[in-house]
Amino acid sequence: MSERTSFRTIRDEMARRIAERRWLPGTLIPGEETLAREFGAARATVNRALQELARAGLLERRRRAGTRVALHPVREARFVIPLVRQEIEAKGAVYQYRLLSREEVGPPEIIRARLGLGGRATLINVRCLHLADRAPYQFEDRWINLDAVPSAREAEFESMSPNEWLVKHAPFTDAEFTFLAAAANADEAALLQLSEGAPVFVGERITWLRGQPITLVRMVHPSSHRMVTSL
Amino acid sequence: MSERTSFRTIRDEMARRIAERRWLPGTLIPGEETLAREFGAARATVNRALQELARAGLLERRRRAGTRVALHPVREARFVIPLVRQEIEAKGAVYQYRLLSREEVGPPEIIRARLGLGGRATLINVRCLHLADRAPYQFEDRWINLDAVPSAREAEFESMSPNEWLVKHAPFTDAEFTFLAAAANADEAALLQLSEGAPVFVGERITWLRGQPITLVRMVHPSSHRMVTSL
DNA sequence: AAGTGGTCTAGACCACGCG
DNA sequence: GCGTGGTCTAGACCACTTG
Repeated sequence: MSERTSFRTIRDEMARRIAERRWLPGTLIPGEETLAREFGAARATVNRALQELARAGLLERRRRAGTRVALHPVREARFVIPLVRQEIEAKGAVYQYRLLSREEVGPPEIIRARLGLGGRATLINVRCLHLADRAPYQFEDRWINLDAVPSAREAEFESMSPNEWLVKHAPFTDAEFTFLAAAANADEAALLQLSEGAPVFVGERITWLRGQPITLVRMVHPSSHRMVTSL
Repeated sequence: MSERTSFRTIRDEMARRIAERRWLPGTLIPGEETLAREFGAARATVNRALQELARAGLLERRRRAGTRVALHPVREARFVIPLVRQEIEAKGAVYQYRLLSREEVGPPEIIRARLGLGGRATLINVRCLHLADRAPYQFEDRWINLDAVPSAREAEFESMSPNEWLVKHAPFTDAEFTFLAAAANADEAALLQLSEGAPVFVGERITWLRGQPITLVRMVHPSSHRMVTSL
């Protein structure tokens, strides 16, 4: 209501100038000081607006060089990564969890390499299934680094999924996500009630606690799965 | 070097307290005023650190109620969405573009519905291929709303891809992305040199200019494609 | 060397939402 | 109502780059 000069107002006005091509791609826009005077706001306020637009990819800013309208709006998309359980319950479906196997094994070469672990590392492999309204929703194949999370040796994962257990017991500081399409192998096909070779949507996540790898998880969905965002 | 009290320092210290479980999930943490005194910083500085952690999903903040450590770190991932050309050139590969077809057609029901358009809307359909080092990289199937971008009627798209043309001529304010896995149809399989039914990674994007739909594009990649982010 | 963005401070007022 | 976060201001100094 009060329409006080807000960083939102300023941000949106500048976005409009870019959208309406009053500020053309590649050109320099006025400096913060000038804009602050124009909008009748403090420089810090203008700065906040400019920073948001820069993070959105609409502007490129460099010290001394000034701020210019991005030539190619390399925009970013933000995806929310919830727990499977929440994802399913948010759809209004009934969530179920089924443990398939839990083994303490010597690390396969590929997994070791992905996690950057030496040969003596011990890992737990947990395979499980998440269901929505009794239909298979996600097959989870997870590796947990026992050196990083020794208490995982005592966890059974029979009623609580490794995902939720880890949230409670093993904090992380860094994560990397990968998304890809693949063909279901025999195992995955059977579990997800697909035919072998059917396309599946795969998400992989590795998490670290200050450089030490915690867990690697592969999450396999039927191809009906969609990951949506709006910017 | 100078290790002045920076919002980064404060942010990282607070992230550490959460990771090390000195601040437990679900509990209230001290107020901004208190933290500012503790860190010897201004409240605005602490505020910025707290806001970043909240946006990352580690904290939940509510007026009057205070700030608490999130129970379920519903974290978000940010993906950069570049132009295909940039994506390919960033890999050090040679980019090539090939126009397959360009038709002004009455809108198919499905496309109209996706864009929320009435029956009289006219669209251009452009199909093209993006290659990296002479190998098919992405098949693009695009619909452009001529009511929103009338000048597209004159565009040939023979040497410039619709993507780049639109960047230059049709600004947008909103976008929605969807990612999914699918089986290649005969068309896609032939173009991407895959066998029919092979899994493909599909990205779809719709863009609007202040509510008016501009374009809908379907981008199909071979299953070797990976979309990676780190948080 | 100088100009531009990056950040910090101290103080202030506002707005939301719990009690 | 009132305490907490949300934002704004005015001023200052710093850091990075480019000419």
